[in-house]
Amino acid sequence: METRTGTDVGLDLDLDALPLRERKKIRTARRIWRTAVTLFAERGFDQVSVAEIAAASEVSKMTVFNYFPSKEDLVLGPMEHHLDEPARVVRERAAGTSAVAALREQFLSALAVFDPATGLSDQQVVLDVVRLIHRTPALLMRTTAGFDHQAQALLAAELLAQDPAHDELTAQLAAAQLMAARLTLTGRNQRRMLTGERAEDALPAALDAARRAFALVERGLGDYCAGTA
Amino acid sequence: METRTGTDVGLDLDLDALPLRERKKIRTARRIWRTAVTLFAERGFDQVSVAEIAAASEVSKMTVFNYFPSKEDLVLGPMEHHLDEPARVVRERAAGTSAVAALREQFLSALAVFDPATGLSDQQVVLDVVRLIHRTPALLMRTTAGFDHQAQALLAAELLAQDPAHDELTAQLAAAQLMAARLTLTGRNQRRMLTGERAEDALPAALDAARRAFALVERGLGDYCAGTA
DNA sequence: CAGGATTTTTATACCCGGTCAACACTTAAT
DNA sequence: ATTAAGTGTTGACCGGGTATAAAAATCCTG
Repeated sequence: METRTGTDVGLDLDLDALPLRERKKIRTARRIWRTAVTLFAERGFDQVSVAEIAAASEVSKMTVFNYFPSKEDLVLGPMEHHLDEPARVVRERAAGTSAVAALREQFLSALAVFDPATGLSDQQVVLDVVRLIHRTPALLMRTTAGFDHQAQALLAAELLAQDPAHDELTAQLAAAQLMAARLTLTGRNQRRMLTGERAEDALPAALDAARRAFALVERGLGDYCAGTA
Repeated sequence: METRTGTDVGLDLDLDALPLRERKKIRTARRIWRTAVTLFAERGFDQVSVAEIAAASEVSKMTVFNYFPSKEDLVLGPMEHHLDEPARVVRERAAGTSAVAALREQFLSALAVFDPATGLSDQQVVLDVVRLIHRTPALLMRTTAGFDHQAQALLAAELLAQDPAHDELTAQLAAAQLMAARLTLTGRNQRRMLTGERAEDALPAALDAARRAFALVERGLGDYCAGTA
């Protein structure tokens, strides 16, 4: 998931102190992205052609593909900057802190500030993008698989590098479980936001869920579901 | 992952006791599938066009799409039959058995018989398909995301149905972690098979890895990676 | 400010996956 | 034999994506 700001197309720095040529590029990129997201939100991802976006952006089709490698990147592009976040959190954690604790604390902090990457954001643009993703199978697939999976690979590499025992299997499993927990949590938060609930109202439950999730990863499933049911 | 037999195109039953017309359909389906996989294995997924497959199969392009909804399904189609396996295993487990134990035992059994779904199979056709999937990002993504994720959803639903406490979060998390473990294991096995190792030789290590993986899910990560490294 | 060098944009044509609609063929039943 | 149904075929078409080369905008230098 990891849906981020959504307003940053390549750059958050809109400094006008640039070679004048860069400014135009940034502006057109933003214009294209904005028209695309608007059109998508109005009529759905598959119901809007790239040619249409190009026309509405007063730009040729080629230019669109010049800025965004594919149609999907018009929606998902901005998110891909945060791929290495989990790995970075683990790398930069305080000494003596476990991997689980580091990621838990980071996630809880992110929740507290309604970071879109947690799914707990009711900003209009973010909501539009999230709704779009959940409504479009191709996008949903690419966020979970292509994206979350890459992050998992990075995390596994980081864990392996730090694991004194150099146990690859454990590193991969740990990464998989931690990312799975994150993904589950963000997914739940996003779905909740899509129902129209305000982020602040959902915060307590989200915090609780996050704590429980990481606790589960930490202590395991045990004999879950072994009841004589 | 969950790569299955690979030889079953829609039907494993090649009974000739069918309405004579069905036989032709099955035969052409198999022919198309076989030519496709062969061509893919020779030159790569993206380097073979559907038109080419159609020509080589002595069939029109439309006919190919008639049998297989998309080009990707030419490779992945046969696997989609086993989506509900994890959910079924949990549903049909012996009373008093935990979800983890049920899935662990099933996986270990599947390993012992070199079930392709475990990744531990060195059958030629299976290897071809697996190699193809790992070499083609689009295919890899769809197997992990589209496929494994659906299985996870089914498993979560099953767990929720059986969880006396009706705790949705726990069910989702448990499903996510169990599927993540499975996916990690099958991925490792597949990669190992791709190196040319014989399945029988890799069996002991695979069994050990599986036991450790499920044990980790059962007992949690604890303070993993908390060493003062 | 002129003008060439560089970069960006555009137009065009094309490939491929996938869909649609009309037609032709085979086959089974009447 | 005729019809009706189901398939396969054909050909046109759409949309995403790429390649190429021309045109336009920008930048740098004199």
